[in-house]
Amino acid sequence: MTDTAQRPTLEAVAARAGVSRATVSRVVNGGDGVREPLVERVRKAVEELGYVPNQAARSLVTRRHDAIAVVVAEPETRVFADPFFALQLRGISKELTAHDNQLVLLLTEGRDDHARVGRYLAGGHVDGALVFSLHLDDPLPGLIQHAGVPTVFGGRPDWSGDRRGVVYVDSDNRGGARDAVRHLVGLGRSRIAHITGALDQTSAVDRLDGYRDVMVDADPRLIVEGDFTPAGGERAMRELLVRCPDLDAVFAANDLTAAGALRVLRESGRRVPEDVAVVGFDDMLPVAEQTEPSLTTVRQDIEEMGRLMARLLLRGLDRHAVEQGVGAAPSSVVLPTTLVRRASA
Amino acid sequence: MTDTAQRPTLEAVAARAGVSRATVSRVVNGGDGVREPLVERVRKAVEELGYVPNQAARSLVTRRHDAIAVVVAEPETRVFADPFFALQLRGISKELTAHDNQLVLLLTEGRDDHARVGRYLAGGHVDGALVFSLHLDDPLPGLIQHAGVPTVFGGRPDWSGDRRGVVYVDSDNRGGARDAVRHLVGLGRSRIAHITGALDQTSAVDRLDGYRDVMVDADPRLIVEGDFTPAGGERAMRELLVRCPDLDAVFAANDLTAAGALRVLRESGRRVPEDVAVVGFDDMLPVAEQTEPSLTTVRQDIEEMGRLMARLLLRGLDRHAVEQGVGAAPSSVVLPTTLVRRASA
DNA sequence: CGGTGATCCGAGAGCGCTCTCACCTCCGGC
DNA sequence: GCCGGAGGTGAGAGCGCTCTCGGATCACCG
Repeated sequence: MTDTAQRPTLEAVAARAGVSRATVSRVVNGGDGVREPLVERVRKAVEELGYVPNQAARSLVTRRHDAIAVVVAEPETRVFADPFFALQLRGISKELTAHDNQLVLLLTEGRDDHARVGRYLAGGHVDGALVFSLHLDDPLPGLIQHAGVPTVFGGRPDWSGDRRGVVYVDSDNRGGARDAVRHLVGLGRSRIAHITGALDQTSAVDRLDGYRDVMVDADPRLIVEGDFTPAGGERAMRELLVRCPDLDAVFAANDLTAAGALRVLRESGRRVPEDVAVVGFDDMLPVAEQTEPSLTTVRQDIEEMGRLMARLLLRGLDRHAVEQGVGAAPSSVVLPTTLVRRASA
Repeated sequence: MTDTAQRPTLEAVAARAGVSRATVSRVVNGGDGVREPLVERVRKAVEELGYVPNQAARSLVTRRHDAIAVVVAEPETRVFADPFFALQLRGISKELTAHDNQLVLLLTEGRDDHARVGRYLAGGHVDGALVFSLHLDDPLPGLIQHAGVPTVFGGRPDWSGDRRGVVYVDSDNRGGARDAVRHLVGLGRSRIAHITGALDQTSAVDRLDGYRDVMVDADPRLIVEGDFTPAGGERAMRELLVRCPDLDAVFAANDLTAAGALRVLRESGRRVPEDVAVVGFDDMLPVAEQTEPSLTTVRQDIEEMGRLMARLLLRGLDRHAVEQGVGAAPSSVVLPTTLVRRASA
């Protein structure tokens, strides 16, 4: 824990190279319009002094920070129990570093944190924000709109406010759900149940809609609300077995739910997939591959989602910088999903 | 994606309140030494104009950023397959926001990224760094020492360089491993095998040492190298069954490894825990609770580790600011582990 | 050989803030 | 009633950088 010695400034480099500050600045920022011998001299001086630009001073005048906030609004600990979030973060990180941007992470716990985040974003510390807010009635999107920070959402936000300019990246939850259920139908199943996710999240709602698209007039008793957790899956599965003992398939809203359901099915003596076929969602590897039997599920490319979010945001910022309204504003993207067949269906 | 209007400056607030910039600055930074009526006037002006201090300008003069870098150096994707990292991050985040610090996340992929991180840290963009570098021969600790940024490590770094002032927070891997193996001994097991983690990480080495502490002259064939993954666990378990068919217990270096081992044991017809007792490490919930049977394992308080890292760093920075050498430098902390008994042993 | 661009470089003005220092109160003590 | 001091406030310098703009330099053409 030692301090760095006084760091060299532009001035110092300029002195050493025998040029003006302006010239050093030009070289440091790309070197356009400076003749080769001078460029060389400056580079050498920079090297020798170990000069690193002071970002604060630079931001002060350019009003850019080359930093993006990633806001993860998850009151539940759920995000932390699965690699979903980490993978997305990784995609984001890759894309941001490729464009020399820093990643400022804001995790919020509970409602009171929202104000803090809003203040931070409004404070102009970052050039833009990537926000994960998958809950209905989340105040965050509103706060952000108010803060006036360019933003891309992860997952379709539920939002009653002004929808103009709202950009998001999402998986095709509805389509994926349809594929899952159609697969079960294709296996000859007809009493197909659905354990939903937490219905305060758009992804859960969309997956339910996808299920309904295929099971047009499904027995309503075949639908039970879960909460994306294994425990919820167990509870829901138990209820289903009571309600509809004749069911022959289950589409669970995610893999953790499916894992819980599988356990209850096993306890009840049903064979999977012979008696009851099971399909999950997410393809959360450590879970989907570990279940008994291994889980047929719907895969989404999570890392790509993250990367895409970052790309969209940065592109938007560029456009922003060049001139407002040049070219089309970036628009939302919905990524396709694929069914991964394993043993459970 | 709209721009904020021109943001108000200190100057503007000062004008509105009819005071000088200096006074506004004083009020904004705590208001000491300013008389009440003035404080009130300034507060009102701040409110009305929606003034938010420009962090860049402030940093430029104070040389503080109120930002901490979190460096996650993990060439493998392993970190992302478990909630370990996310939990730690959460602990860190809580502690940092409690002290009004931002969290800048730096994820590195592969060796080339190290230079980038080193440059960033040396660039004085952050006040300190929290670094996860659990690999032997990692160049990162050296780079960081060189960058001269106050740093706390997550997990004991393996480091041949100057150890002075190296602060880390770690779990008691060795002690936890001892507890696990002792537990197995207590169950009357004597042919206790160990599937190690990736031995290029200090945690794996420490856990192996703990195993050896108890199994003083263990049959060397009972130790097989794994890599912290389920696949590695399967492979190692298969080998163990060939080498030592008489084994009656397995201590796996982590829960994922244990999950793989469990599967192979089941395939081979061994009953767990009757024939072979199994203990894992980490208490990675979605894994440990989902296995068949549920896993007895060693729990570490991961979130607390994160929080502690942040606290140690911030404390160090304070001391730094006040005056070098006042009070004891923060020193490393090793957190205790606890054995969680479930069904597998 | 003078004129005319084009090109390259430097001087200097800020960006918005903090912080030192001088000044200006206003109080109490002699 | 005057003076010393404490406490409150403002003026102004400066943090390290970018960027505009004017001046110097050079090539090239008529």
